Amino acid sequence: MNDAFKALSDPSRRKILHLLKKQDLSAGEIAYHFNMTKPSISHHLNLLKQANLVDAEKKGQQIIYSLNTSVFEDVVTWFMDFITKDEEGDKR
Amino acid sequence: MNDAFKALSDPSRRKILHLLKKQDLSAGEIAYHFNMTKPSISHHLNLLKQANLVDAEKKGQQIIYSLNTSVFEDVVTWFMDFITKDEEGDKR
DNA sequence: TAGTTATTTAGAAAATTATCTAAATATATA
DNA sequence: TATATATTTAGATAATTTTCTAAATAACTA
Repeated sequence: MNDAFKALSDPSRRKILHLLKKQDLSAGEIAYHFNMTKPSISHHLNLLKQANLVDAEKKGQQIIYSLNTSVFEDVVTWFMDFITKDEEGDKR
Repeated sequence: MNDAFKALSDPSRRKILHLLKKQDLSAGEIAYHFNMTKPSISHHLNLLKQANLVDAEKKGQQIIYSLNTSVFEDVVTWFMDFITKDEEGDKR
């Protein structure tokens, strides 16, 4: 899960996730939303992919990126652990 | 919230949060759990404090650190946004 | 097949972050 | 007041991350 935290620490990558929440997008369509070169975006997409926060599927000439929410669920569980109060008798 | 994501991206800082979940601790007690100098730990504590993930209170010679869960809640909300399915008629 | 489009890979430069040692500050105590 | 303890600040170095340009790969299209 360290990869996920690392991946989430960058604002551009979080913006990519927000874009993908609305709809699946090709690498080029994602890059269009940023003031950054395509190789830089490609690098960010790669980190998101390695963290299992997005999936990539080749479709003809394009690569379509989509959200993968499974790791999001793991991370939420991690956070809930902090918010949740310990019950009496649940000392560890 | 960017500070929080940045702060959470480091494993040592996440370990500090875990220690503080169990009980409040002084800077020295926290440092004791790491193979790292006290100034380095102090730096990490400072980032956590700036992100409002921990609170610090001076008590005599020591500084006692404790969890501040308010930002955790914000971050969980952020994540829930990705996991939660859009309802029909909730198009945005 | 040659040219065009979409995307990635390679390698370097710039920016940021983590860590260290040494010194400073603040509090407690003999 | 002098000394010891707890922690931070300052400043330097090392490591990591972000971003770029140039080149490579892969898939379409005339």
